[in-house]
Amino acid sequence: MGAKESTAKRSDARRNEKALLDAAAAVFVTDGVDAPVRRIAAEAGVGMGTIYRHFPTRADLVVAVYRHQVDACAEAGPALLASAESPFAALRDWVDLFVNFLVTKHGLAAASRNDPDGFTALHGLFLERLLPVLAEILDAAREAGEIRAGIPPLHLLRAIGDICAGAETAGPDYDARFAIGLLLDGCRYLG
Amino acid sequence: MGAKESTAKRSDARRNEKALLDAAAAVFVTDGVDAPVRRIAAEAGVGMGTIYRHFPTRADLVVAVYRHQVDACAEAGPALLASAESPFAALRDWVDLFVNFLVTKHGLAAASRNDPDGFTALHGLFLERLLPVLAEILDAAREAGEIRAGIPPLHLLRAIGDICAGAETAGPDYDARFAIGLLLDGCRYLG
DNA sequence: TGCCAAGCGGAACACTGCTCCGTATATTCG
DNA sequence: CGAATATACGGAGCAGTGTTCCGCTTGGCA
Repeated sequence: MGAKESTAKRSDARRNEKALLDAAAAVFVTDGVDAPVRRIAAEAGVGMGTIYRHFPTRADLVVAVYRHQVDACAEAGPALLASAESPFAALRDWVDLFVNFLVTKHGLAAASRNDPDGFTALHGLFLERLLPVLAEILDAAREAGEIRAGIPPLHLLRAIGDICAGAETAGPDYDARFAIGLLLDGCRYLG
Repeated sequence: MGAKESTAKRSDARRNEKALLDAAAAVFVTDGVDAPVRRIAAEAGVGMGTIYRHFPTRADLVVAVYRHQVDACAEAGPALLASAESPFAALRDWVDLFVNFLVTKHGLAAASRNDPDGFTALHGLFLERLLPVLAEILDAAREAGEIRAGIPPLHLLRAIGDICAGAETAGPDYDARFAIGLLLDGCRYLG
């Protein structure tokens, strides 16, 4: 799958897709990922039809825009595990990376909850790319005896995402990282 | 403040307000707190103008509908603290109460982040009524040496709310209570 | 009974997401 | 090189939101 001869797209189609990605990235920065579709289309200089043809759902567009950043986060996992002092330190570092990614993209985390499509596409991306990485780090930390057993990676990942999503509309005296630190400490609690 | 002689509302106004509250409560159960305004107005048998006159923002309506339940949760705090085996057990029970409240009202937690108004009114209600209660329980647990010092009640309350909000759109194999349990265990971690 | 302010209803506006189809054009084939 | 055709484009149009505004109704009172 993914050959290049079967999908010979027209040149203008390729160009528009690129324009759309650039425009979306720019608009997302200023208006958040919930920016009106018309605005993105206008920014890219294309019509409504074009945006929906290339990205049937908003989540598809969001995924396309941020995919390489998510990939980078995923790939940083094993590296962190190798370089950090301990698996738990790697866990902390990696979570920090993830949190930084989430909070710098306005509404990214929240978008995966509001849109029913976001569940499929955006959340699917997180699950597919990030979940195995987190699972690996958690396993290492558990084997090292730094955290207790029986912590499902899915639950930790979701909780982190949810807290970041909520933090976006919180006041300045609220720091999502504190609650997330609490979550990680909870993994260390042995009862 | 809150006298009865200065606000001599007309009888139909009082009747409509009650109808609106009943209708909203019913619609919230089936359609969630994000139900269209028109639907609530129709259910109550009133016009659009009426609903906005009585409840300028959706959050005002939500607050009015759930206020007594929030009050009940707040009042349960001291009782739990007195009856539970230990302050931390009371904390667990009380959080359970709060979580049950949140997850049974579809979209209640999430509503506080989508609406800018929700921040003011609904979140304000939580902060005003629930935060002192949580603070009291946390203090007791800290004094009993069950949790560590320096845990801001606001952060814990928000994190719990955020996790519940996110859980509403999660699959069946995700349990918000697990992550919240992790959070509470994090409070117990002494380093 | 008659007055009038408080209250009501819903049309109207502005803004969304999304679809649909006539038009334009990149590509290919003779 | 020019025509044929599938591919892609644009934006008008539809449906569904929240919110406002103002002419009409009605409860309460003298």
